[in-house]
Amino acid sequence: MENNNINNILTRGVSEIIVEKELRELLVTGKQLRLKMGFDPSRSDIHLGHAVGLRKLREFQDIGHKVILIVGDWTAQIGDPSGRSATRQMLSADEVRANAETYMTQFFKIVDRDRTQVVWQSEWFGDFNLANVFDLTKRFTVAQFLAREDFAKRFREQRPIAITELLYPLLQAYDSVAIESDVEFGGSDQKFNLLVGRELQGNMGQKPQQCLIMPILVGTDGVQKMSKSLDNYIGVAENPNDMYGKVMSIPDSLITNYFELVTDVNNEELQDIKQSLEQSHVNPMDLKKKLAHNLVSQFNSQEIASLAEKNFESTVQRGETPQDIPEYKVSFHRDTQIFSEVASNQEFHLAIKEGNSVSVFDLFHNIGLVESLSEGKRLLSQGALTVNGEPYSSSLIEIRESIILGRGRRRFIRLITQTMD
RNA sequence: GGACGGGUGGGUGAGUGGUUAAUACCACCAGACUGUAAAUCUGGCGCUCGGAAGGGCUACGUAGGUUCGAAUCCUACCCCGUCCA
Repeated sequence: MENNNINNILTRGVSEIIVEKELRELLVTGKQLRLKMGFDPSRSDIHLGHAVGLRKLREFQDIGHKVILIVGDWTAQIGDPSGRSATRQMLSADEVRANAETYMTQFFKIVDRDRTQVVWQSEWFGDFNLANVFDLTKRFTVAQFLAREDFAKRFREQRPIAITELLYPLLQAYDSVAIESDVEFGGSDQKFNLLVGRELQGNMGQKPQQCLIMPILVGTDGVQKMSKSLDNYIGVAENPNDMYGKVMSIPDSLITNYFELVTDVNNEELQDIKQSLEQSHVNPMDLKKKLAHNLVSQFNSQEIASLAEKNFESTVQRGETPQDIPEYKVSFHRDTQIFSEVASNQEFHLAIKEGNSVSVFDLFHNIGLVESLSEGKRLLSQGALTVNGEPYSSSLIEIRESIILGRGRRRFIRLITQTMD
């Protein structure tokens, strides 16, 4: 039974283990392993792509091991070159702290806080000097680093590689030494970094860590890896309705994959899902609803998941106007004939045109449903602007009472009128 | 330090004096269809004035200049890449 469990932990949602034999041996010694996990406080939101790894950490915690969470306050300043290059601006200490806070709140939705120790990179890099840097850099060669796909590709394509970027894997590797990591977790795009850690540890007289490499979760676009900058992500702290909706928008081809990597459905069930999809025994939409429900309840609760499902059925499947629309309070001054926002800090004034009407474009623009007057005009001519659910086509609108303004199918604002003086 | 090539709209990438608000593709925003899937079709995609026709303004690394007119020519500067040292 115990063995079975370990087998499952080491296979499901795992793409490669280096070195599997050694890791298995470690696991049967009964020693509490130190599981390394690091994050850059340059980003603070955790999405399902990260969840794949965090869930794996949790599984290890559940059999008694301990997570060492490293706040990468130094590496954040370089930026992980994995993937693509980017100009990286320095973050202030306050921003770093705030990001770390947010991150951890989300992190502990998945990982067990009681079996986690949080450390900051500055604890060891804080008083690093040039001699330490030399000591680190002399252990590796340029050729080793150019072997890495990211670098090799950029080098081949004659695109820039900053020297600090070469330092990134080294710093991450040194983290392993600093915390005496037993196992490091990462997506397959992290393989190189994990291996450098392994090598450095061996080099500096420690037992090299084991590397547990997981597949990369594909984003909602169905093509690229899930990432915030590609805007194809599903955040674990997202509004439940949005989360549910985003899950529903993933391509059918990803359904099994998501069930496997980010839910607890057991292996038999997983097989069933796979089969019924292949044999078209089921409408993929129904499976996706199940998936969406599962995910929303994982990060919220059953009840909230059911509400999100109801919301989805009503607003998307039946096209009804949603209930929880952002509200915008306006007051109508009869004497001066202007509208102005009173609830928030923003204030706007709309000129009264003919009768008691104001320009639809001005109105939509001021409440933020369209980005410019030009865009408003375009959308209006395409029938995308709605008032109380009906397409609107006039360029003037008279507001007597509270109404719901819509832009497209998903963006609404409730205008609440308050009559003053 | 030298030689050469390059910097265009969110991305890739055309364009070498007016017909260029700037080809094409991707992304994106809407509409149709629909299962917020895939595929497909349609419209749109700088700001602004106008009901529209049409007009104005801003934009092709930065700053100047030549010209009736510049993304396109000239000068300086900044940035990037390759090669030589």
